[in-house]
Amino acid sequence: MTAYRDTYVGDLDADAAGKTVTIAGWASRIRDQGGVAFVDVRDASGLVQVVIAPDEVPELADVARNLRREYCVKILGEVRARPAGTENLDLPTGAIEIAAKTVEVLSTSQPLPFQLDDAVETDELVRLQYRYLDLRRDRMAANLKARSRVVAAIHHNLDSAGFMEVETPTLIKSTPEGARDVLVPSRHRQGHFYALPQSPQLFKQLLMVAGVDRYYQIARCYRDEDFRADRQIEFTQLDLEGSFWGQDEVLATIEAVVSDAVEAVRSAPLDLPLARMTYQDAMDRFGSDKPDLRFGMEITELSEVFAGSEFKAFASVVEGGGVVRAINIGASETSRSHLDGIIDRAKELGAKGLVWMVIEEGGEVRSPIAKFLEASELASITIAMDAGIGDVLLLVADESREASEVLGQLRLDHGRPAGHENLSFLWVTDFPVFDVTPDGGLVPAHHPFTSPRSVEELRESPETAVANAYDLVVNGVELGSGSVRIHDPAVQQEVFDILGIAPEEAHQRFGWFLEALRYGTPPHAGFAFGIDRLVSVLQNEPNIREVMPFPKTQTGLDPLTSSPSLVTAEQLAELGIELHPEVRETLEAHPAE
RNA sequence: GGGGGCGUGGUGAAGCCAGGAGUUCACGCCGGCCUGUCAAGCCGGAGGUCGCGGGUUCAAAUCCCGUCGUCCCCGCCA
Repeated sequence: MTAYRDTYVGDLDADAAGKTVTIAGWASRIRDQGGVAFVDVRDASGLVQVVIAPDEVPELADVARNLRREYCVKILGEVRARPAGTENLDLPTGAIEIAAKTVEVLSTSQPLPFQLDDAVETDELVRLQYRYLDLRRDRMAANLKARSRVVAAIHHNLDSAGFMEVETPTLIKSTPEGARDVLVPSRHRQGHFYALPQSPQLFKQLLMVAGVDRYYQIARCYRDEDFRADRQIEFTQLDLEGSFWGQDEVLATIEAVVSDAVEAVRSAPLDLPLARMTYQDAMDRFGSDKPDLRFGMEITELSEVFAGSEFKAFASVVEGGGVVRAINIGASETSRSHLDGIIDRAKELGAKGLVWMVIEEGGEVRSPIAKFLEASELASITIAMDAGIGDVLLLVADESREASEVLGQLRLDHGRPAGHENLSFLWVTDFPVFDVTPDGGLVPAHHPFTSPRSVEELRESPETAVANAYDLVVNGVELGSGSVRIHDPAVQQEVFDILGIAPEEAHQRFGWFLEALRYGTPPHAGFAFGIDRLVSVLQNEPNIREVMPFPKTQTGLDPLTSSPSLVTAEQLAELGIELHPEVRETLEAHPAE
């Protein structure tokens, strides 16, 4: 095939016996028996055992002694069946071995900073510092491969379905809405800044105006918010939009794409169509707009039981328009300290308090508030909660939204399966236009180009108005969201107005976009989902860094290249930028950082 | 912005609560032995400013304060 090899080791099996091959790869492990020696050679396709036998090839006598792990080698030899009894069933190529005739070291390796096998976990900072070595490990190589397959499946599906891939700019206009922008200073226009896109949202809508009809892009996106296991400053989305479309077309398209992507990694497609649930239903039953449906533990309404009870703390909440709700987390630890820990967690989540109940042997209810409740009230609770002996119930009294969200999180704390062996996809539909803040204020739940189900509804009762917006969820992970867009400039203007964006302000920020809508904009709708999140779930990884080749740490550092870094005074001067004195002082105090 | 975990030879961990000589274990590394191993085995060896700074103490990896880094979570993420 090339001057370096004619065979990938992963292609070798019993049928290859007798062939003379040339392979190239890395010496993964060397087992020197004093005479005969075995070298596991790894290439991108797999691993094969090479035998170095001095009694057969005398000139190789010292070769094994001078080999070290991760030396890059080229080996010519004959494939042969392993002697009976020495086959390795754990290895795909374990039926055969390569008897080396020549061994050429293409490149030596220093001792590694960490081991590439899974014998010991390695600190992630060290892994990232030597990411090029980390990526040689089976786990990471498999993740890269899975990611490539997912992306290939997406391209194949959408290309076949008539979508056009269009690139949009990555140096764009900053808009203050949403996440913090990553800014890039302009040299030609000092004091002016580009932003890196949080998503290609407005450009893809312009493409609809442009008549592209069906657009998609595997797009890099940037959001300068704090890092999490599922969030990095830069990440990748499948971005997609179609003209003369509504929600049904978007969902069907995304379902087909995701199913193909899943099949590419998990070998089986999804059962379509995927389950759907309204936002209201998800919040009421699971206390989350991204419920994990792999387990039950649904939220139960107990307001009626407490409305007239002697436990005044709860009764008064109900009287004041609040609710009492609970989950049954099943048989679990019932020690006082553990239950107190749950109370602390509930407070961290914003609950005013939490009451636990334990169903004891014999059906007695142990709880700090048991003495305030009638036997009939306790019975109502255990029946409503379907509580059996040993079960632990967690009760929260609060405003409806707060109570549900706290219980939703506690539900995850106590019920969520580890990992992602099974996949439970779900559409959440009918999102509200606004989120209501604790003090009663309204903040847009989506970008302001999302079409409301009805403009009249939006105008008359904005707090309950429903948007044509939908999210895709898998195992409690929000993969992405989309909506039917506004295509009528008059509606767009009105929505800006209701969202509290003044006409002049809207014109200043989005005038160019409103102008575009005035030229025969087709009805359109779309979606975007995170490739990193999807692949991390499919690969059963705990965070998206494991499926990104070169991710950053929680403080935005790339330990491999040490970016971000200082730049020269000249570079700053060209941009008309000067560091703030406080920043300079800090830098002088810590010159190494 | 806040809460929590972690930081000990190249890697991973134990030691810390209850202060007493850089102690231990596994892997790796170097050398020797070994002709069918496959996480090879056996023998020997090297390798550490216990993240950094300060404090308490006769004495600090261990206790206290600060700081840096990292991971998880809350906030934030239209």
